[in-house]
This record gives sequence, structure tokens and C-alpha cells, in this order.
Amino acid sequence: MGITERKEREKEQRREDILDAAERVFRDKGLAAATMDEIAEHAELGKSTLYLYYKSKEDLYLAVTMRGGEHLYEMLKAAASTGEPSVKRVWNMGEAYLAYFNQYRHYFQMYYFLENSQLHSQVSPEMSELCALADQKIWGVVVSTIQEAIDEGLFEKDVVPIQAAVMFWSNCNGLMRQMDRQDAYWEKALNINLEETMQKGNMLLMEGMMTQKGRLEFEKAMNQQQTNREKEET
Amino acid sequence: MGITERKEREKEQRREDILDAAERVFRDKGLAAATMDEIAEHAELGKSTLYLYYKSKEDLYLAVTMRGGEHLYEMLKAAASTGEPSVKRVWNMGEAYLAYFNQYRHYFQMYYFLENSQLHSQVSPEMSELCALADQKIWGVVVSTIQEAIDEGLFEKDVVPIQAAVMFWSNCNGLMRQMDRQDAYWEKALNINLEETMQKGNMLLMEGMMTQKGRLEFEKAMNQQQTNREKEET
Amino acid sequence: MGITERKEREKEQRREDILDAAERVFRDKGLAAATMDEIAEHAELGKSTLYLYYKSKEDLYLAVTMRGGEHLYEMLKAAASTGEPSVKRVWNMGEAYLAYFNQYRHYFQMYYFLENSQLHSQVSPEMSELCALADQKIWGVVVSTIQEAIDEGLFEKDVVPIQAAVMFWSNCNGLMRQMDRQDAYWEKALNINLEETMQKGNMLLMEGMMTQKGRLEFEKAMNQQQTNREKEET
Amino acid sequence: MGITERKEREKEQRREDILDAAERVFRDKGLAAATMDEIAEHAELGKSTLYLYYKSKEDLYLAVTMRGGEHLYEMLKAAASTGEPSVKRVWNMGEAYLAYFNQYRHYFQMYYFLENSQLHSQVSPEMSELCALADQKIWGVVVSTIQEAIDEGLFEKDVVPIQAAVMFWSNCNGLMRQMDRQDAYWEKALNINLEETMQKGNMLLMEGMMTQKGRLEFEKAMNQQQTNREKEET
DNA sequence: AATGAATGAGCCTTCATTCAT
DNA sequence: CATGAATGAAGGCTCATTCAT
Repeated sequence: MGITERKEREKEQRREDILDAAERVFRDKGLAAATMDEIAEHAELGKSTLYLYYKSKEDLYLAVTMRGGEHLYEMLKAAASTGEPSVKRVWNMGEAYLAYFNQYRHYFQMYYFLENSQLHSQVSPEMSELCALADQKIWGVVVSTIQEAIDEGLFEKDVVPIQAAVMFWSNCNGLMRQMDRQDAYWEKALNINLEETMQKGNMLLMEGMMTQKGRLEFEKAMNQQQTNREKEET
Repeated sequence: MGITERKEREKEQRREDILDAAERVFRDKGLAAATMDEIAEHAELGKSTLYLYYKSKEDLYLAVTMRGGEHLYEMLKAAASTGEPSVKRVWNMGEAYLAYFNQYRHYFQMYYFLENSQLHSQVSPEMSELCALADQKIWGVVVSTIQEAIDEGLFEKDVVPIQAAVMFWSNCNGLMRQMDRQDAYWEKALNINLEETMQKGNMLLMEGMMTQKGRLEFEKAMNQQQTNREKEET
Repeated sequence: MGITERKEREKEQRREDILDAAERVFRDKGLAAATMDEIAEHAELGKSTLYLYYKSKEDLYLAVTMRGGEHLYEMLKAAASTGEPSVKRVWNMGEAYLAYFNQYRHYFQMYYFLENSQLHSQVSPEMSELCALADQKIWGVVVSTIQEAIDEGLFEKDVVPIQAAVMFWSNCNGLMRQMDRQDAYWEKALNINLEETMQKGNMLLMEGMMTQKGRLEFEKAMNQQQTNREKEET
Repeated sequence: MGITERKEREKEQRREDILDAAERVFRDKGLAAATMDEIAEHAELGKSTLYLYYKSKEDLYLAVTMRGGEHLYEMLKAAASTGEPSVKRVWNMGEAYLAYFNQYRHYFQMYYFLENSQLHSQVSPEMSELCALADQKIWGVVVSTIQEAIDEGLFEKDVVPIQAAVMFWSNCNGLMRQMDRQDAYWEKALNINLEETMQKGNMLLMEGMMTQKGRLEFEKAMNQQQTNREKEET
């Protein structure tokens, strides 16, 4: 009885080990420069064992990336479940995305890379499918929170949730990309703080979407948060 | 005298030929899958000749990409020199970027890819430098137009040009990325027109930046454009 | 008691199952391209189980081939036991070989391949031994029938049975090889029927071996057969 | 002028070097066990250089085999051009084939292997084409000599040249195969000389094909040869 | 007896890059 | 200036085989 379970757990563990090793190598070298040999070495497994668990280097890359997606999902979900007004929770998700970027930057990079390469043609259909599902899950959190805001009359009725979502995403993502590549340059040479810029952008977008009531609720919630933080500090 | 010139011209021509061939191959295959052999074949040159003009495949890739940047620069410059009010010209540049995307999508893709890969470590410093300059030139057009708008009191005084620029860029870029990868999906499954979404985003950003006066000027210029277009159609 | 027997029978059955699976895979893919994985899958057994029954892929290949040899043996034996005159039965065996080729072509191919490759160095001595025995059994049928023909004065006394046998075999085998590889080419481009050619060859060989008496007997038997066939048809 | 030629010659030489190395390795190890690494080493060239001259291991194998075919062709051609009566020259060719077998046994083996494997699917079309042509050239010599014999009334009119050719070939080939694999066994255990057997077989086939006139001519030529040989010996 | 899991050894092939001419 | 030729260095992937359970 327990034996099957244990085997199962061990196998799962092995998958994780491989993912850990792969993550490390991909992070350091990128997809192209990473080698299965090196991943195997880090995983302390034979190279062929890797292929028992993942069909190809590309599949493995995607699997790592998806693990990153899982983290993002959790963080977004947490941000969307604070009990605050919906409109504030929409804002939270932008902050969460930023936190994710700061905490798991390599996942962000991997995901980013993945979006624009011929990679997908080399991935197994199964993995591709999984990936699509994970993606939808992520968008789902954002969209449903925006929907709440609309339903509660905090966002204008003519806001289209998925459209709003992609606008937020676009703003965040672009800014993060700059942060990733040349944060120092922006900070020092141009004297621009990109995180602030991102927040400013999100704010502008929200302003354009919120109703009067939404604005009040939002401001209140922001103030509340500010107060709480100050309390905590004492 | 003429001889040196002719040689010079021929050499320049050769560079262009190589770039043409490389562009074609990179567009079709992407960086990783493209081979110098194939590029040489398309250029009708010996493979080694390529190395006389470009230090590496990566350098060549960057050179092609920069040619794309040149196009973008021209299009942005044109959009910024219409004689319309500055605030309208800022808007124009968003439209120009979109036009660039539609007309030279492969450049967009190449540029995009370039941004997030370990590629840069393999590029010669000279090429890297050139690339940075080209980049600055592009940002320059946008920034200076925004500056004009501020100076003329059409954008709020607290708008920071380069910051505003990166916000516009971020919005455009993110949306274009979606268009590039899954326009059909957004259109059909989600019923979202991404071009419109991009415009909406830009509009929201502008709304947040313009002064009252700016809004009036902008609206007027938009109406004017509309009128002109209708005239043209007749 | 019954328990041991049943076990024994089950084990034998298992061997057959493996052979079935292997036969199918070898037939489709050939030795080199066939994989133990695939064979195991077809056999619905674990790959390691295969090694419980056969020491290596090559051994397994040989085992399958020998099963084919068994069929050939049976067919030759039948052809040699018709009650017809010995000289006719020698002829019959050529026909039987042809029938075997047509019915079990993949065995023919496997056997053929086996004959000329470095395969044998990778086979276990036991299997090699078995194989030699099987071979001898087959030659035995042919040789003893030829011997009969000599003893009965139907073949010349100076005919050496095993030598005659190898001559028949050589003729048949070479022709079949052509049939196997390019029957259509011979038939269409050259207008040669290879089966007929093979028979013609055998006939020439027999002519050279038979005594006058043998010729008469042979002709009589052939006519007899012809008559019988015609009867059957009515 | 001379420079191009020399280059050309050098390149040709390189091809030969590769072929030499490949021949050696294939002979020792067979196709499957041979490695491009080893061939490259023997050729004292980089492994990749091999691929400049031959598209794949299989192509290379075929190229070596064809070189063997060339030898066979030359030997057959010589045997067919002795000035003796056509019927004797047909016989000569059997002897020549045997000489070829004895002198270039590894070519025989390679050719033999080639005939029965999935190899052909992995060969480039060009090489396949070359191979087919070479084959035809070989059959051509034999066929045309047989045709001469028919035309001169030395073979029966109803003999079909290509059919006769394949019969001789079949007989020779089958016997050589036995020689190759277990000559010692036949010689010692069975007391059969396979070369003699092959000749006997060819003789039987000829007997069945020759006219009376042919037989006389043939016998005369054989005696003549015998006489010449005896003279030489003195 | 049966097998799931692991792997070591290796192989073909690809290409960017260099050099001698 | 142009290039044909050569190659070093890798890299992904396969598979027969073994072993602990």
C-alpha cells in the first residue's frame, strides 16, 4: 500500500529535482546555451534520466517556466483575496506582479523569452496544452477581479475585463522589461524610477476606468493601507 | 579619386547585400535556426566573406535589427513633423509605431527577441554601441515632442518626458506582442480588437497627462484629421 | 506435480509471446531500427522481462529467425514425403522453398540478413549452437532425399548429395533475393518472370544430375501431377 | 590554369583518402559498428570534413561499395575481352567473379550486406542513382557476352540473356556466400570444395544453354587454355 | 518471476569560425 | 578583396542493459 505511494512521491521528487537543476542552468545560461549535460550534472542524474521525465530540452524549459507561472498565480490570487474592495484588489495585482518580478526575476525572463521564439514548434503538444491552461488560469484571476469591480459599479460599465487586463499587463510588462535590462541606466542617467513609473501608468489606466464611486473606494482603501502600514511600523 | 569612392560604394553595397540576405534568413528561421551558410548562399557570397563585414552571426543579427530601427526612426520622425499641434503629434507617434509593426513585423520580432536573451554577451562592443545610439535617437524623437507639448502647456507640467515616453512605449509594445502572437485568438475567442485596445490605452495615458488646453487642442486636431480624411475619400 | 508443469507451460507461453512481439517489430523495422522497448510494449511485458528469456537483442533476433527455419523445415519435410518418386520429391523441395518465400517472406529476409553481418559475434554461444543444429536439420531433409534418388539410380552415382543440395539452394536463394528486392523491375522492365527463372535453373541442375531412368520417372511424376491438378480443377 | 586543376586533383585525392579510411573501418566493423569518428581518425581528417564529401555514413558506405563494384566491372570486362569464343568468355566471367571474391572479399561482403537492409532508405537519392547505374553497367557486360554467344549460335536461341545472367549470378553468389561464411566447414566436415561446386554449377547451367556447336567451341577453348597453362608452367 | 527506474556509453550531425591561397 | 576548404567543439538524443525491489 504505502509502497506505491512512496514510489509515487519519490518520482515526483525526482521531477522536482530535475526542475531545480534545470532552473538553475537555464537561469544562468539561457535556453540556447544551456546543455542537458550540465542540467544532468546539477541534478546528479544521468543525462538519459532527464529524458525519462521530459521529452526534450524545450519541454523542460517550458516546465520550468510553468513553475514560475504557478508562483505568479499564487501571488496574484493572494493579492486578489485580501478582503479589500475589488478596485483596490485590482491595484494589488499590479503590485503583486511587481513583487513577483523582484522575487523571481529569472522566471520573468524565461517567460519573456518564451513568448518570442520559435520555441513552441519544438515543444510536445502535451506540454503546450498544459502551458495554455496555466496561462488561462492566470488571466482568469485578473479578469474575474475586474469583473467584480464592474459589477459593484466601481469600474465603468463599458470597461471590458479582459481588455482592461491586457492593458494593465502591457504596462507592467513593458516597464519590467526596462527594469530588467537597464534599470540602472534609467535611474542614474535619466533619473527615472521605473517602479514608480509603472505604478503611475497603472494609476492612469485605473483613473480612466473607475467610476466616481470607484475612485472614492479606491482612495479610502489606499489610505487604509497606508494607515495600517504606519501602525505596523510602530 | 573616383576609384576610392567607387570602391567605397561597392563595399557599402556589399554590406547591404549581406544585410538583405541575412534579413531574409533571420526572418524565416529566427536567430538560432539561421545559419551563416544559408545567409551566404542568399547573398551569393562565400561564407567567409560575411566575416569580412560582420564579426559574428550575432553582430549581423543586430545590424539587421538596426536597419529595422532606422525605419522606425523615420516613421516616428515623419509622425512628429506634421505641423499639427504637439499633443496630436505625440498621438501620431503611437499610430506610427503601430504602422511600423504592421509593415515591418519581422523587424519588430527581431528587435523583441534581441531584448531578452543572452545575445548581448556575444555581440561586439562596437555593434553594441551603435545599437545604443540608434536607440537613443528613437527615444529622442518621442521625448522632444513630449517636451514640446509640455512647453506649450498642453501636457501637465509635472509630466516627465522620458517617463511619459516609456509609458506609451510600454503600452504599445505589450499590445503589439499580443497581436503578434495571438491576434486571432483575441479577436475570435475573446472578441477583442487589439489595435483598438492599444489606442484606448494610449488615450487613457494621454488623458492623464494633458492639460485642459491640451485636451481641446487634441480634440480639435483629431477632428481636423477626421475631416481631412473624409474629404480625401470624396 | 501439475504445478511445475503449469509453470513450465506458462514460461513457454511467455517465450512465445515475446517471440511474437519481436517478430512483428523486427519484420517492420529490421534489426537495427527495432528497439527492445518497442518489443516489450508489443509483448505487454516489462523490458527487463525480455532479458529473463533472451540474453540480448541479437539472441532474440536469432530466435525469431529460427522459428522461421522451423516453418521451412516443416514445409520441406512435407514436400519430401509425398510418396512420389524421390527425384520428383527433390524438385518438390525447390517448390516448397519458393512457397515458403512467398508465405513467410519476412523470415526469409531475416535469415538473409543474419547471414552476412557482424551479428554473430554478438550472439550467445548457446543460441549459435541451436542455430547450427536447426540448419543441419534442414539440410538433412534435402540431402537424404537426394541420397534416395542416387540409391534408386535416378540421380547419377557421382552426384554428391550435399553438393547437389547447395547448388539447388544457391540457385533458389539467389533468385529469391532478386524477387525480394526488385521483382517488379525484372517483371516489367526486363520482362523476366523470376519464379519461372528459378524453376528453369533448378531444372537445368536436375537435368545434369539425373540418369536416363531418373528423367523418365521425373517426367512421369510431373505429368501425373499435372493430371491431378487438372482433375482437381474440374 | 594549373591551379584549378591541382585543386581539383587534390579534392579528388581527398575523396579517395576518405574512401580508403572508410573501407578499412567498414571492413573491420561493419556498417553499424563503424563510427564516423574512427573513419575520420584513419583518414587523418576532422570528422566534419567527412561530411563535406559525403552526406552521411550510409552514403559513404555506398560509395565504398561502389568502388568495389568498379573493380568487379573491370575484372568482368577483362574476362569478356580475351579474344576467345564468346561461350568461353561467358565462362570466364564466372571465374572472374570468383577471383574478385577471393581478391576483394570485403567488397563482396559489403555489397552483400547492402542488398538486404533498410539501408537504402537512408541514402541520398544521388548516391542511390549512381549505384543503380553502376549495377547496370555490370550486368551489361555479362548480358552482352551472352547475347554474342546466342548470335553466334553457341547458345540456344531460346536463351534469354538477362535470365541466363541472373542464373549464373545466383549460382555463383550463393556458393560464395557459403565460402565466405563457412568454407572450412564444407571443406573439412563435408569434404566439399565449394569453388569446384560453383564451377560445377556453372557448368551444368551452360550445358543446358549451349548448342552442340557451342559445346565443341567451348571444349576446344577450355583445352586451349589448359595447354597454354601447361606451357607457361614449363 | 517480473519490472520500473536509471544510466553509461556513444553516435551522428551541425556550424560558426579560421586560414591559406 | 574574396573564398574554398577544413575543423573543433559540442550537443541532443537513443537504447541496450542492469539492478533493487
